Amino acid sequence: MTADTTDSGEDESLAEAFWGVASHLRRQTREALAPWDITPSQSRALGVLARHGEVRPGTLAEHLRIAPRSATEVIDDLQARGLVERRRDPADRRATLVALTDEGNRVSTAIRAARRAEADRFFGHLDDTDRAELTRILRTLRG
Amino acid sequence: MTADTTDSGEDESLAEAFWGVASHLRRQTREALAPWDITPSQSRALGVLARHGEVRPGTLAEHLRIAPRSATEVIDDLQARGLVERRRDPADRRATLVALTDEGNRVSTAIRAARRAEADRFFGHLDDTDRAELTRILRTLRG
DNA sequence: GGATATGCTGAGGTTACCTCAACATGAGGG
DNA sequence: CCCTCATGTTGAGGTAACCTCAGCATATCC
Repeated sequence: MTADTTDSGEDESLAEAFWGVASHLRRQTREALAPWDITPSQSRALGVLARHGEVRPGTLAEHLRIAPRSATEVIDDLQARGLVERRRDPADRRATLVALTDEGNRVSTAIRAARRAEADRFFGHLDDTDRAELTRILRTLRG
Repeated sequence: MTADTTDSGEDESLAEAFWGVASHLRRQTREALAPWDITPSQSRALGVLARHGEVRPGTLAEHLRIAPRSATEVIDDLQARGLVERRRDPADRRATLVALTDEGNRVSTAIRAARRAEADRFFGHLDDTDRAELTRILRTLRG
């Protein structure tokens, strides 16, 4: 019976093709993250912290494009896992600074590597020329 | 300060670029759907119904890749808006058939057109050659 | 030094999913 | 024919990741 028709469209427009690839990539990325049992949001937060060092919850929220209150939650989760810690901001006693713990640093590095490996594998199906083309076209699309 | 750094990565790998474009496209699509105040899931369901005619909730769930129970919910919502109706399946009295109402048909057609227009606009920033290239590359990526 | 803005978080809501179990019906075997 | 087992849908209730709004502490500015 009809088997594999997983519907994302039929006329195979560019948009459909794009989303097809997107969902492939998303699935693979999710699987690559599985060993750490970490949500995409958490992993993005770790990335921000790895790149920016200690930041305030509000700043983190901006980077993640979520409400400040929601950042608090992500931080709570990461803190519960011992991956980040909260410090007082010496410059403003209302504020808090969030920073990676040593463990957080290790995990964040490992995740980054895994993610990159996964992406390389994914886009590795293309030859160098096509990768360059794709990069260029995507850049154009983003305006 | 720091303004616009909305973080999706820094080293601009292909994956980052890809997701950048994806989020652009998603936002535009969402906006295109706004006039109908319909969720992406609901719009996908309408699409399936437009394409397949009447289907059972379970079948719809497969197409949408969600649990059967969740399809029930989507159907409930669409039914509440008068866009679909439930009929008894004459072939199996356990089952139900879901079909678009006239209004559902109108809306579904309108949405399809709007979505396509939006996508055309989005990918219209590319010339014909690039669109063909992109199509080919995406097809390769999906394997 | 008092009004007003800012930073974080508690309380509680929403959305879009999920699982599990109940219930009705269908289908095959003895 | 009856009994067991599979199937289709849905009620009940749960969860994850968001949200808004209000409250409190602190900062800033007139």
